[in-house]
Amino acid sequence: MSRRNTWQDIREKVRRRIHRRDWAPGEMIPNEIALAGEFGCSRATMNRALRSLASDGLIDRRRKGGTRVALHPVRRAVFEIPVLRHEIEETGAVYGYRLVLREMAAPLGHAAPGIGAGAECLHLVAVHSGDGQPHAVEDRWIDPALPGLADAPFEGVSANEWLLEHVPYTSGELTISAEPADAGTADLLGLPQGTPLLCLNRVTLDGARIVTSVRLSYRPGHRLTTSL
Amino acid sequence: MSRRNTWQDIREKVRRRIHRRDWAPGEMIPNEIALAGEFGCSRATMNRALRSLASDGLIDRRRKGGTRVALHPVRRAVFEIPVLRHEIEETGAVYGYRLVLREMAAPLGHAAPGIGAGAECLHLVAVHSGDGQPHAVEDRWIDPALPGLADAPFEGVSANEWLLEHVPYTSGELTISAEPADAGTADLLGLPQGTPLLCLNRVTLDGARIVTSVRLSYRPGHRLTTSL
DNA sequence: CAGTGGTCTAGACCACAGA
DNA sequence: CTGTGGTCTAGACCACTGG
Repeated sequence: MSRRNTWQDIREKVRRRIHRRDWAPGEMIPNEIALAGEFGCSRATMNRALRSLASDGLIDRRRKGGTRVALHPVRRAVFEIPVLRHEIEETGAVYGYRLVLREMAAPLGHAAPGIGAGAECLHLVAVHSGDGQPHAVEDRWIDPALPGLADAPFEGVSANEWLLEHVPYTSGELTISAEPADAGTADLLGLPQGTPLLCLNRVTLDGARIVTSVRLSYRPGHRLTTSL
Repeated sequence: MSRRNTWQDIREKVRRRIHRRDWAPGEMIPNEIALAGEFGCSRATMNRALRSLASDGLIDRRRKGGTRVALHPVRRAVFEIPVLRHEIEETGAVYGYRLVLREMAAPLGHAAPGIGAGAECLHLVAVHSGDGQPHAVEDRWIDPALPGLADAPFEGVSANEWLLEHVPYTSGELTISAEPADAGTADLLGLPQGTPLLCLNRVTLDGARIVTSVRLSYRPGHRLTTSL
């Protein structure tokens, strides 16, 4: 024997039961203590196994309400969003970064930094490239009140990387969509206007304050992949 | 006081230290026992907090090698991919499903079910709609050897839901991309050909065998969103 | 080999929400 | 009120891997 029951073993046993329909969808399954006894492990181990299944969306758990097999298993997909430079360098290409625009302006969209709608923000547009081929266009708005912003050398270093290093982590939102390339983006990527682009929009908050908002438009053919 | 130190509290304290650069990127941080003492919690709690940070990609952990602040924090984004019917019904709209095509044919793409490249598969095309408005086009290939497939009433029930209920646990791969609407899809969605669409491609495996491969093309404006 | 993280156990208290 | 899951603790053993 390699070891006693690990929580992964227990989890797979439970998973098999669910897929074998020993417990039907929507049906309540025994509580942790009972299952722990049945599987011959401690309640802590049972708990860990069940929490893992719950985070996979396979079961629903509620205090006092017990644990039920999920009626509608929600698939959760985890994507890794690497820093662009690393994403490019991993393909073996030489990374390039070119700042195209740096200005102070009032953001057009609503999901932009600053307090008032009319407040001016730092606006950056840059191109990330691999082996000279444009890979993605970064269109970013930054709260001008950010401390240390004046020292930021956005010419040579991606704003993304500078912010990652200097802005404390808070919360944010990430949105993925397909958009037609606008005139500026199309030009920077060397594409016809209207070309379908995968766009990744990230809003970063520090508390309730929007610190930065960025839209990455990837060149055609770019994909996000994950295993299920 | 509400309670003692929870692992979430501990995790946030550690997170703050990292962002405050008390520990620089790449630097090793004290081991679990030392930290547990410092934060006044048990090693188990410390472990849970650190494991959580590791799964967020903020730190790297290795047995014997210790724990280090990640050089390149990888952002992980978790998206929930609900069943289309629920996605639509949650907006308050009336869900509609219409099967457009059902045939046996040899898949064109390589990521398709069956063994040989030339094997014939069940090919389905369907439209999911909300309040009569097309929401997404489902283009699916299914391994014809799937048990019970003959009984599947794909006319009224989405293949997605039938498969979820009848195909045992599977692994797979999910890819997101932006594609121009092809002629058929554009027609079904009532759009001009070439319109940028968010496409979600899922290949489902049972062991090493491809069971089904599906491409969902969402109507323009559809977004995937997650909090960070 | 030895230090570090990974996990298990047994017992305990707590928070939440269903009855 | 009461049952269920969520979590904490203290102690232990184990697995991996760097030195």
